[in-house]
Amino acid sequence: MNHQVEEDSFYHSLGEEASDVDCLLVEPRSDQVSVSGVWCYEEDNRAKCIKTENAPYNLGVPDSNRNMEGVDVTIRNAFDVLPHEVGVNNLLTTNVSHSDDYLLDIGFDHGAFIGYVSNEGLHTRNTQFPMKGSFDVQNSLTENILGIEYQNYLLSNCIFGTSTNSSEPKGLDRFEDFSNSFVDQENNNQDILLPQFSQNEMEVTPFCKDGPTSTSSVEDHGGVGELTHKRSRKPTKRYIDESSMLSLNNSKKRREASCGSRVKLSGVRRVKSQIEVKPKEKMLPAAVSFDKAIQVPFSSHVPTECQKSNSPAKVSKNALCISRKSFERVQIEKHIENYSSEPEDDSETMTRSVTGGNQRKHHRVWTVSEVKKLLDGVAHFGVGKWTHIKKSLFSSSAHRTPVDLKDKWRNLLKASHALKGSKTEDDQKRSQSWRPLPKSVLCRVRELASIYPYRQESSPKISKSKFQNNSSPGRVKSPV
DNA sequence: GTTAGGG
DNA sequence: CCCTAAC
Repeated sequence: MNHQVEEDSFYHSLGEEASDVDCLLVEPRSDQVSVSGVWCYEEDNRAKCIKTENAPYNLGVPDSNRNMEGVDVTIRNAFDVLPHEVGVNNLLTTNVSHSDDYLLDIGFDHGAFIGYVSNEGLHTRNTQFPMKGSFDVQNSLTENILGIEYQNYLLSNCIFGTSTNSSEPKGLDRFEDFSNSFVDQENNNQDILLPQFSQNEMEVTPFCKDGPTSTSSVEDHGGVGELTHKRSRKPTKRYIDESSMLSLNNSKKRREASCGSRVKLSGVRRVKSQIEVKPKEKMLPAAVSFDKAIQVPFSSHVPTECQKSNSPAKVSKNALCISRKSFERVQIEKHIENYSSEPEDDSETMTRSVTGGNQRKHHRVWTVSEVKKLLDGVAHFGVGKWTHIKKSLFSSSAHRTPVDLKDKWRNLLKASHALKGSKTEDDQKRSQSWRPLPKSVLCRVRELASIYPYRQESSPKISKSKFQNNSSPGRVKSPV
């Protein structure tokens, strides 16, 4: 078959399939993987390699736009380079997979760049090249086409950085696909110079025009010395920065998505570790992050299979169940309290309290005795000394943390203010209905709040004498 | 580690 | 009760 005919059809197909070369310079996107490819000319065809060395410059350009030399003037001007080194390394173009961190989405469809030839038949598709050995591409066409930055980008991150040992399993499937696509065309297109891949050895061997057999090896190739020269180049600072920014943006988006999907229900919570941004760590897939970021209901009231369900609908359903059962538990606890004025905190009043893992802590209704203890602690140590109060008065209550004490004190303040604000007895009655606290307790709260500074700078020993020593009030939380 | 404050 | 910033 005439080589020139093949070349023309090749160009023609590219003109149909390939996109504008400007797309090569767009910013990468994370959701696609772009590829490029390597085509090697056999040494016997070195002359033809030189003859067609300008092929990549005609990508996406109709034949009419090419000049006598077959070089597209437009593209050449665009890159302002000359393909002087084409063919030296038998490297026509590159087509290599990228890691996710360095995705180069050039906005192509399948068979982008040089990768697709219809009819007569090259099909490179979006294929990863699990290459054995590295290519010396310093003089390759890549530099001429895309410039130093893009070359560094490709070199350092994907193409030739793939070492001999790194046989990524991820690329095997595509490799097989790729290889088959070539084999299919092998018999019909022996004039076309194709790379041959040995899947077992993960190596790229040139496809010989005259003897296109799978037995051709790298050693048969004249330019093997150049081809097998390894290159390892570190990513440029620019791409490190860009990739880090990309990761941060992705993580930020994931976090926002997670927060957006977060179901704000009392019975569910999100997993803290999944929310924290850890740029240095390998980011989890978005799906995993999404699943773990959803608040899951605490388990004691929920069947096990329901706990593992992460869909928002199921969470809501569980939350309803939780609310109802929490209400029941509250009723039980109130019932117990009627018989025991001091339901000791350590003995679990709920039979179904299982706290562990990432489950939300059980809601424990504050009993009047607990409130009184808290008030005593506040009177003794002062407001804000929650750890002291906890250690001295709530040491036996494992479920009352200093934060709980603080929160309860805050709620008591609100309750006292509400009681103070409600003038009529009807209001007080209504407030009492949902604030089952004795009025005396609330009055004491108000009193303490007006007396003790909220944050004592000095030693809490100062307020050892209750209700009097307010000589150094410091910052007093005004009771309003 | 503790606390305050928003949720 | 959780979460987080501030201390």
